[in-house]
Amino acid sequence: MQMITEQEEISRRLNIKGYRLTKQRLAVLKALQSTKSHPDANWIYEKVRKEIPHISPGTIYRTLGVLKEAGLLRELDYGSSLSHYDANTENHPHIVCTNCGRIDDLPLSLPLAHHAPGQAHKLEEQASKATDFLITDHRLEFYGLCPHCRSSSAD
Amino acid sequence: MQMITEQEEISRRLNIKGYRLTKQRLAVLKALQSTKSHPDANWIYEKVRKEIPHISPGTIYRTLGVLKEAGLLRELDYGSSLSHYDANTENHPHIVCTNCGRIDDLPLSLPLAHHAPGQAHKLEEQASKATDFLITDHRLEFYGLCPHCRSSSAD
DNA sequence: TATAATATTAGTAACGATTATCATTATGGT
DNA sequence: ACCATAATGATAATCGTTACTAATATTATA
Repeated sequence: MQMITEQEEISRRLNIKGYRLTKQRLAVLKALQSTKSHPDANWIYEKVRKEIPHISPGTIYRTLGVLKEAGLLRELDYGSSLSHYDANTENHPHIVCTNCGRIDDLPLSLPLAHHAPGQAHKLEEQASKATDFLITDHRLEFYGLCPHCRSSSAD
Repeated sequence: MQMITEQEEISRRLNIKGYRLTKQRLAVLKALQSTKSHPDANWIYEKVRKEIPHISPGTIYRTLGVLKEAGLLRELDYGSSLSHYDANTENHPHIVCTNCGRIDDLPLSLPLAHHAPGQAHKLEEQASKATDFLITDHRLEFYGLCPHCRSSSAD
């Protein structure tokens, strides 16, 4: 029975993608694992800086990208960072094309009735029971390839 | 029986917040209403520019903010525009504090079982039936005030 | 309808998060 | 230890968005 350390496992995951394990990458991952707060890049930068004072913000961003590709973390702001606008002010789910940025409404079928416009309040009420936050809004988005990008990415 | 035009209704909604109806604001709203594509600010800028050539990007952004406050449109990128990172790579819902930016996991109770980690695939499968997109991921987020901001905003 | 008070605009500069560049340094395989 | 290659740090560039300001438009009031 063969034991591998956590660090070896991280190294393995990086190697699969052709990346190397460096002390900067390990420090960034540890910093992220040390909190449940889902921090942003700057928080991680400040945290890691205590250990590696000369690390640069660029390295943080590069590292977060690498760790993401290796499946070691998840980024909570997908796709383009621009805001998009909708003249329909009722809360309803969207589907976002990760290739071309197109955003459609999700036509609602039965299994998603929870998320139908008008039911928004009900869903938030349910979520309220699970947290001490005062919930005022929510957002459900699906990501994938739109019909166009789906066929043209078949190359 | 008293009829009011759509434009009067828009004006009324703006006035409630102390805003005036200008041709720029009307043009931005019309541009947004003319499409189902949930465009970004630049798309709207290019569209409105055909009608009001000297309009500036700043006006677009200011106007979108005003229309949002008046409840005439919805912005699809809430809170800070920075990315946040999570060492838990399994898809799970979050609650975001709109005041301080804190992000917590949503502790799952029964009514939200659809969204429990491990069930992600099932939810995406259901959504797939309602669209021609090839769905690969999704995201459910709740917004509100965290316990701390909730009590300190009681002033 | 003039006038005054205030809101809005266009144009431009500033900002801030993120990316790109590139010379130097670190890493892993031989 | 040596070599090929990947990664880093420092800095400059990018780009969406905001802030600033003088000029203009709108609304309320006389």
